[in-house]
Amino acid sequence: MSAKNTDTKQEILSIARDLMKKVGYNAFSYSDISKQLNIKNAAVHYHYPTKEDLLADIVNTYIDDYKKLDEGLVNAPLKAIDKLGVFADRYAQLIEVKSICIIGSVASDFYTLPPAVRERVILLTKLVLGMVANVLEEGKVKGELHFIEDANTRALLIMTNLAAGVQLARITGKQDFDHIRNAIMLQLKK
Amino acid sequence: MSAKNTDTKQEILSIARDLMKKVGYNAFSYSDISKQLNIKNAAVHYHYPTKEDLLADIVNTYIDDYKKLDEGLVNAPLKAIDKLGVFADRYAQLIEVKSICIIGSVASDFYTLPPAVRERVILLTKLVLGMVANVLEEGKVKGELHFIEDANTRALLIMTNLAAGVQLARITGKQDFDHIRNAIMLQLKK
DNA sequence: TTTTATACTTATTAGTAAGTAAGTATTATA
DNA sequence: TATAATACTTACTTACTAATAAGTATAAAA
Repeated sequence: MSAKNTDTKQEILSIARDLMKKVGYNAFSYSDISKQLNIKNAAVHYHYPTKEDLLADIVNTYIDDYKKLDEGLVNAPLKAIDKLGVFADRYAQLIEVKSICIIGSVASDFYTLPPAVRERVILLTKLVLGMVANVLEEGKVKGELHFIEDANTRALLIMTNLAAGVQLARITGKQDFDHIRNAIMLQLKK
Repeated sequence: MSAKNTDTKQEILSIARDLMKKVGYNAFSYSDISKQLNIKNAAVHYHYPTKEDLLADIVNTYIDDYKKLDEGLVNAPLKAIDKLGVFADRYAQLIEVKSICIIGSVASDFYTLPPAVRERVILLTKLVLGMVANVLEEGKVKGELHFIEDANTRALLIMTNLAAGVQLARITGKQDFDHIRNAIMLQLKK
């Protein structure tokens, strides 16, 4: 059983994930990470030879995170509206730490990203949209949620409300996000 | 009457506006601009001493643009739904040129922007939200549009749908934006 | 106990960023 | 016609970027 020290790599990843959501791919550097960890620049390159390697790992961890969230929600003893509440809460929490969602972050920088990473971003985005659509469809079938569009379209509407909602909150304040969140929930109940 | 040559300055501004929407503030440089115009780097600095000066002018031109659009829409002999159509079309056109809206662009980079510019961004954003809210309110009063939320909240929902819609279109394709656009319009008519 | 892998540091490189100082050609003005 | 403003270019500086090569300390494996 190897006692390999993966702490530093995990911390690099964690800091990089935060920076991605706070300032975006083109606005952070390896030295931003190394300074926070009191290590040298080259130590970051030891764990992630190139910035593309780091970005790929960041996106992959979000794919893992959302797969876990998806599984968690499928099995959770919650009504559809509350599952959406869990999802919306994740966005609300982003605002507290001055962040936007990862999909909004990579979308803004999309054409400056390495093509290999773009493919993973597409996968991540479809995963999240699919997850929301599944919850919506489930809620509609059970008569818990009410909307006229098909579930995929409604998922697009909700995703864009939340993603741009946290972006807008940076500019006009958190209460605008709260209004958006409340409106989404109210529409689905009526 | 001075025949001052302002062509270069206008072209710099135009290219910079495009770059802002295509790659964002932190992903373009003065050399990206100077190369497109076949001038030297320092010539760009002649017209805009610092990148902050350039950014401020970019944001200010968008404020002007939206003020003009607002005035145009107020006086236009159009139904509220068609005024919103004009607004939504502007977003659809962004996708054709691989761009996102300026508000989404600056929101992503918000905490890396000079504070003075942030204030202008706040103004720009409130201007656009107010414009949409006015059209919505007018349509509601005239019985042309139907929605339960107050006009400001509905404006937030529509703005976020469109802003994140063009971002999402980069990742999953334009048809997702079209679905969003159609859904927004359908909701307001029913 | 020697060897090897791990996890770094030190030191450096090549490239690019924003920004500036000084010079030049052209045009407008006095 | 001399002067001054405009719109640049040339040449440069400072700072930062990602990335790499070579060295070092530590710990695990043979």
